[in-house]
Amino acid sequence: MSQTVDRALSILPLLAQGPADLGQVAERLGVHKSTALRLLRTLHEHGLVHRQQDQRYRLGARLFALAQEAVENLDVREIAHPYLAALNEQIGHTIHLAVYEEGEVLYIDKVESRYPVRMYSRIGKPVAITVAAVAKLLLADLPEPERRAVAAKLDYPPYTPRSTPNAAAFLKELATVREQGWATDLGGHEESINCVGAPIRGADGRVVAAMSVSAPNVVVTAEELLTLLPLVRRTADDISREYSGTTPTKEASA
Amino acid sequence: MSQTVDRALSILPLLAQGPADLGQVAERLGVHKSTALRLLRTLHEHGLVHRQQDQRYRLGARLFALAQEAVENLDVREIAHPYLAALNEQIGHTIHLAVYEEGEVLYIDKVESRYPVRMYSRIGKPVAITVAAVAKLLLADLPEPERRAVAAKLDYPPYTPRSTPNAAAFLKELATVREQGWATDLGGHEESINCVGAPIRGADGRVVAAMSVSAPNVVVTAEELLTLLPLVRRTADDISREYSGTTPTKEASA
DNA sequence: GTCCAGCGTTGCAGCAACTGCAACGGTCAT
DNA sequence: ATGACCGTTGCAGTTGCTGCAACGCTGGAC
Repeated sequence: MSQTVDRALSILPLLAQGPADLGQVAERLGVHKSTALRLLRTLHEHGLVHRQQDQRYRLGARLFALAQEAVENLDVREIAHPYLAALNEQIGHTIHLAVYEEGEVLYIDKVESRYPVRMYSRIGKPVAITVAAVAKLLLADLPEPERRAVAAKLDYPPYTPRSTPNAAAFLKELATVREQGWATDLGGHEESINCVGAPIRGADGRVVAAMSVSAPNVVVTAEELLTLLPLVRRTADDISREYSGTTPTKEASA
Repeated sequence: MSQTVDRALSILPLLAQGPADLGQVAERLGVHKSTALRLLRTLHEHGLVHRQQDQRYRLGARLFALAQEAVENLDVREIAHPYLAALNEQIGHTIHLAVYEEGEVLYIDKVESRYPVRMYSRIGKPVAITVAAVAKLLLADLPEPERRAVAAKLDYPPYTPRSTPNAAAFLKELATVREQGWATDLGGHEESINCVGAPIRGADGRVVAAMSVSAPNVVVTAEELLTLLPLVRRTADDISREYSGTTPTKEASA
């Protein structure tokens, strides 16, 4: 929409392919050298472009700083909440959002069920890490050594007969979860409660958070809950898209 | 130099601090709303800016992709990483790699005590330039006039009582560092954290990057950390050798 | 040592593109 | 239902961007 800015920004992906000198930039932009020079100078002043000793231009380090700062100020919870609320509006069950931090999995958001029966959980409270669907999702994406280290250090309390019994079983479960891209907890924490969950990913593809839908047996059976899985996964993907800043331009978003 | 582009680029650091709506952007830019809108639209078309559901703007995925590509073009990082990982394996502490660019010192790689972290963790963050060991190493090697200019322009925040107090002290410290070929930060940034660092040099002998090992007092004392210095220097020298020996660059374009 | 070629840089005249205004339509809260 | 607010649009004025042409510098050829 703005010609000048449009041209200037077109320089960035061009330089991303490798360093280029003024003439090359001008040619590939289809503008006069002096025009390219002025654009490059402006980019340079903002640190987005760096000039190396041989006078060629390449992408500048401030790009890192910007990306870094942006990520630090990104709040998954804030972005996810409207989606969670909408999903809750649609299906009615309790919805959780959790993150992994320093060997723990913590709930950071929760939208209560509309039904009278509620499960006990609290925002900020550590999750039952060996059984919860969100915990499986988050741990499944850890780098292999850390995943093993965490799994080895955990206790495996037998909340119910279906609870994860030990580290070996847990790691196997994590492999399955990583493979299929979703997770469940079918009565592993409390006999009568089932959950299905899906991961939320950042721009680099890493799992930054996980969400789950929980419902007691008396309201929906495990099979019925599983029919919600596509919806849950789609919601998680929507959140991922929003979180990572992927722009769905020109594409009909399903 | 180019007003339009200058304004457009000024939006980026503004949005890095957090999402903002059209009115806020226009106000902080000092332009009319319609002008800000056109700039934001252009940034949006290039994917640098993302519009979230509440219509506010934040930085977009393309920026992260560009930052990623830019960091991959820094071949020091690729060469150094295996060495950093190996050293981390051996001594366990956190290891940083940093470069100097345009008056700033930036971390471009980091190996955590426990596991390797990719781009979006801490990397890209500007270093506490007046106290960090890597910053001293990089600035110590600048040509004299530039070194003085940079030192004069810096702030000298008193993070701790041991922080570098002013430009004169800083320049003196840089002279020492240049002389001895290594640097430390003993509680100058955070009371309980010490670092030792060494320079990585290119074929021409100039410092192209710097690495450091950091550890909290509670784990190792400053004296113990200093016993690692020969190891750190040897690693840095190994990296320097490989970096200056290979020289695969400069021919990669077209 | 001289000349030529190539590149980055600068000042300027012309005008294309950007700016800001004012008015419109939508949403939300009162 | 009403009003306030925000994003959006079309337009006239003119700002500031564009491309030209000329200059200085560097490096290579002879």
